[in-house]
Amino acid sequence: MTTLDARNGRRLTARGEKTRARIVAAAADLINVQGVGATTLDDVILASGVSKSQLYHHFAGKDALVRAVVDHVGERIIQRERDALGHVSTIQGLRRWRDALVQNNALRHGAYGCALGSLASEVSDQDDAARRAASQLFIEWQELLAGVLHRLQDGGALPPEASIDQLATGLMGALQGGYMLAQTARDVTPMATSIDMALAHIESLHKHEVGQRQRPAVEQVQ
Amino acid sequence: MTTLDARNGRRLTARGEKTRARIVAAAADLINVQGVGATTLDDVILASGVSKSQLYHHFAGKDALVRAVVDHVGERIIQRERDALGHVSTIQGLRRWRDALVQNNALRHGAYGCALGSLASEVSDQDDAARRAASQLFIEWQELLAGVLHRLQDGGALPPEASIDQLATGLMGALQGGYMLAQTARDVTPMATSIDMALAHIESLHKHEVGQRQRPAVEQVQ
DNA sequence: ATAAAAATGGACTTAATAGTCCTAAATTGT
DNA sequence: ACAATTTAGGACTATTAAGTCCATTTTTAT
Repeated sequence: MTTLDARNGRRLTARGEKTRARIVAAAADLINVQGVGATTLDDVILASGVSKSQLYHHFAGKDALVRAVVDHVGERIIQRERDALGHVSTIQGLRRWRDALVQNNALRHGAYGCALGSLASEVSDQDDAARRAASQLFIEWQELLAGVLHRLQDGGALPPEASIDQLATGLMGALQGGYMLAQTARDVTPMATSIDMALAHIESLHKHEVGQRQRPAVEQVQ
Repeated sequence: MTTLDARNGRRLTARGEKTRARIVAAAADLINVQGVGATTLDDVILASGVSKSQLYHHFAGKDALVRAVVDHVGERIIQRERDALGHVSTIQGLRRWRDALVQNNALRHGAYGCALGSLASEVSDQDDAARRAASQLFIEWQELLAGVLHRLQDGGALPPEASIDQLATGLMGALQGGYMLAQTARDVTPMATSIDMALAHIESLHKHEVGQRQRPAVEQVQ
């Protein structure tokens, strides 16, 4: 049984797909730890236990492999976040989500940062296709956050006039900035603090809304 | 007249220092645009108009040069931010600071991100000395932000119990995360939105403190 | 079962990049 | 002014990494 490879229209057997996946997974791990620039194809070959011609059979070159790694890392994160956020509809749930991310990052003392963020930062000014893919993945991720915020709004925990998309962008920014500061400091604290500020802001929109709305929201000049 | 080179205790004449500075400046520019991994020493030689032996005379190797670039980039940013933030003591002043950063980043459509942030992200898991230097620079930068927040507090724009350091960390996180998202999206919007959320939070601490909850803290930007 | 197609292994080639070395020129302090 | 020292120039080497090629094995579809 063969299945069509989405990427280049070639047919791949189950075995071929498995090999391809093994290459991408190994490359993703190496790149997460070492970065794109410091990861050689020989590293990937060694780590995946695959030969060079196999690698070049599945990928046109290093760039193509890196693009596949972006997709792979993105899929993993989106799946993880869908599981973690898909049914969250309370501030408490959002705080538990934060706790899980912080705790997980604490295990490595902040090292490697966000798998998608670090990769995006390194690749964005080098490879436009990879940059676009990463950008799209951030959008998907942010949509999951926006979903939570919408449910908060529906449950009355956020005022109807709150701009969900902007809050989601702000939360993602705090998350990514926090990851980066934690990576540089080798200490999760700034990540925790950064997310907490975003969550405190989101929470505060509720607290000051309850009961008293004497005046409509005033537009602030940007 | 000779002056002691701080780095390795060797004496450098004025001419030597100029050459060294020229190398670092050229390397910093290239690295900002291309990243560390994609910048070769031949690139640096070409851009600085200096010979290879000069480069190796001043720096032990690529790692040493990168470390010098981290210092250089950091000094530039700290100086810029000291000028921009040193006397800011109002929310309006903080907003003007935000406007300048956003506008400046808009000129390149977000490309290259934060000169220090991108560098730190790429280097942090490879070179511990460079990581520490970058980490220290972020601390200095954050202290400038904390200085502003302290002045806000002294002026009554922030409540006495506000945790200045945490607010400064959150603001820095929002700034860095915003830079990164803007770099990936090639669009400043997420950077503006991210910082605005942090500023809205800081601002909201005041409004709800003085007893007059006239308007909900809704940020209306982008 | 078997021919055609796909997948694999790994040696080989080429290009690039980091780093070395030696000669020449310029600068400095006395 | 001049000897000592520093700075500059650039060819050369070694290494590393990307990418190619082809013979062999495995899988697939009939």
